[in-house]
Amino acid sequence: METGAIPLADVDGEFDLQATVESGQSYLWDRADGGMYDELNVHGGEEWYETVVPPLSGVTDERAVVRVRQTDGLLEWESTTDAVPILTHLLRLDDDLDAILEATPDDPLLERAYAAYPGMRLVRDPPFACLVSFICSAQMRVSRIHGMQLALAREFGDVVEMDGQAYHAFPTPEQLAARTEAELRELKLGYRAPYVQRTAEMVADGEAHPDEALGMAYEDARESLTRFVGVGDKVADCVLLFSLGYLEAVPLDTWIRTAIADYYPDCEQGGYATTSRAIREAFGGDYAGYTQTYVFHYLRAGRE
DNA sequence: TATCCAAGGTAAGTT
DNA sequence: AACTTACCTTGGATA
Repeated sequence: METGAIPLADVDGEFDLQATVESGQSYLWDRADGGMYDELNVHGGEEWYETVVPPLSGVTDERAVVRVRQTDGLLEWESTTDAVPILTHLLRLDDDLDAILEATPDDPLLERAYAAYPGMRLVRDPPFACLVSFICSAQMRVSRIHGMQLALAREFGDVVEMDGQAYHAFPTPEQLAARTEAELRELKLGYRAPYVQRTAEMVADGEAHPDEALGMAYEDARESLTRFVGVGDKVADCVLLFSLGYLEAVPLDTWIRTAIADYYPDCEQGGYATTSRAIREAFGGDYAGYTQTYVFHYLRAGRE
């Protein structure tokens, strides 16, 4: 096991581990004390969070176990390999958060949302796991989406050991494609079960891969992702924003649609694409996805 | 304790 | 292209 610490003084802008990992963007981390989504802002990120990272091109050649916690000014980590490039990638420590805030429009709601969780960053989840996570997110509560991903890893993923402890990797496309719809329904995926199975099959067979969207113009990339079963415009936007680095993507979920109705009625157009373009401008254009995630977390976790 | 309802939507069928 | 409807499951609200 390797250990280390990233001084947060080296990061451009603030960082809040708990807000980043428990804000409903990533469902691939688990809190070691089992208290995910409880008592937000009580532990402040000091608990250990852990995940198993698949090989990521340009980041890590092999699968790695990563544990991390935030303690005054440091991001402490334990891993099977050097976790600095991995954490920098997954938690977007390379973003200049101050510059992003600077580029955000002056607007009462947006200022309240950004002020509520200073240091919250977007994530860069591994693409396939992100795709599955958000297929599972349809009409689901945040805590249950998380539970589904843990169950998929526990039942169908490889066991990886570090320091005598067993961790469960998220299943590969092949591992999920090999399961039946009934097996996935046993994990309480409900009507999402065939979506996950068929999408995994598409990736395993080489018919399509979420990475293929990379490099495409934003709206073409969104359209491309909707080829997967169970993926409409909203889920496609989530994958673009939380995995593929399209920071202009604004997933139109129930909370954002409510915010549009309450605060930006002029942005309420007919279809998804038109409304999306309008709210993207109101949320700051190139970094609109950052704003979306702050507003989502502020409205949902604040319950008002 | 029983019932009801909505949860980070999508696919398939109509008009 | 816009509008309906069905869809699994369950934690929390309401009676």
